[in-house]
Amino acid sequence: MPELPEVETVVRSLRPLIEGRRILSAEFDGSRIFRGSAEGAAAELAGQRIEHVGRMGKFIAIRLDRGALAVHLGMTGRLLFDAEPTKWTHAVFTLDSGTLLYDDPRQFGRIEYGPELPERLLLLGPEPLEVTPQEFARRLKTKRSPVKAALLNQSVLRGVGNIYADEALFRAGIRPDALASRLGRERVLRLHRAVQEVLSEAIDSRGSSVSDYVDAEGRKGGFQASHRVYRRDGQPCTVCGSEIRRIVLAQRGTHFCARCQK
DNA sequence: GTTGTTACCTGTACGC
DNA sequence: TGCGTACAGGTAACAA
Repeated sequence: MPELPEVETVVRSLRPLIEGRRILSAEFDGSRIFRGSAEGAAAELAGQRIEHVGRMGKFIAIRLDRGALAVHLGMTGRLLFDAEPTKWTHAVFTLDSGTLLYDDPRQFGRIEYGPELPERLLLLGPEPLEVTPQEFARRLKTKRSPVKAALLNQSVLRGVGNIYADEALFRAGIRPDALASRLGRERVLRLHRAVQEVLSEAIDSRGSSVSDYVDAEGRKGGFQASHRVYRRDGQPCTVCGSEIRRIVLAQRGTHFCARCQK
């Protein structure tokens, strides 16, 4: 499931392959992946040059010379360069050199096209790797929800998903069901540091391949081997040896060590 | 205004 | 072997 480190890895692998290329044609199937008029978008996309490939939280932001594409990989979305189409290929961008495919079995992903990036992307919270401890603390202070729900809330912080929320809370020694607004200053600072650490390490490992995530060239990530709590329920805690527990919080499987996390 | 819940999706794992 | 069922979870829409 692509979160910030996985999307960042896709963007980094995509950038040298497609930046500067021109879109010759774009085709979309009739699935729910594409928002808006696929035919209109395909007509407008033809002939445009790809100026820049960037990331906003979990969104891939592709700036063109006369418009912008926003791609969200959802749970199982893949942007693949020069790959063979599958029965789950929902979009094909033929470039002047190479082909870009969008594959997505579960169809939780989205592709949007417009003259600018969608406005709601601009309303997302700050980038976790750039947010200051003060701003992070201010945002958590206003949330009367469990801290894990606050971390998953993209208007609080953009890019953290289920894996890295669990891993960051473990590193910070904070229970996922602790109330965000009640966290003391020291704990908030620890969490801020933990979020940045775990995301940076995951980017260095090219993301986590838990189910089927791969980058634009089909390569898996390696950070799943470094998970300390995520999907390790029943196994011993790497720090204290007690059993990692699993609960459901914010409708998500949530993994933590009851002894290390208070 | 804020928080919580549900629908959308299908491949995979598991039990019988 | 084959079938049914639970589970995975990001976002949007809706309910409380």
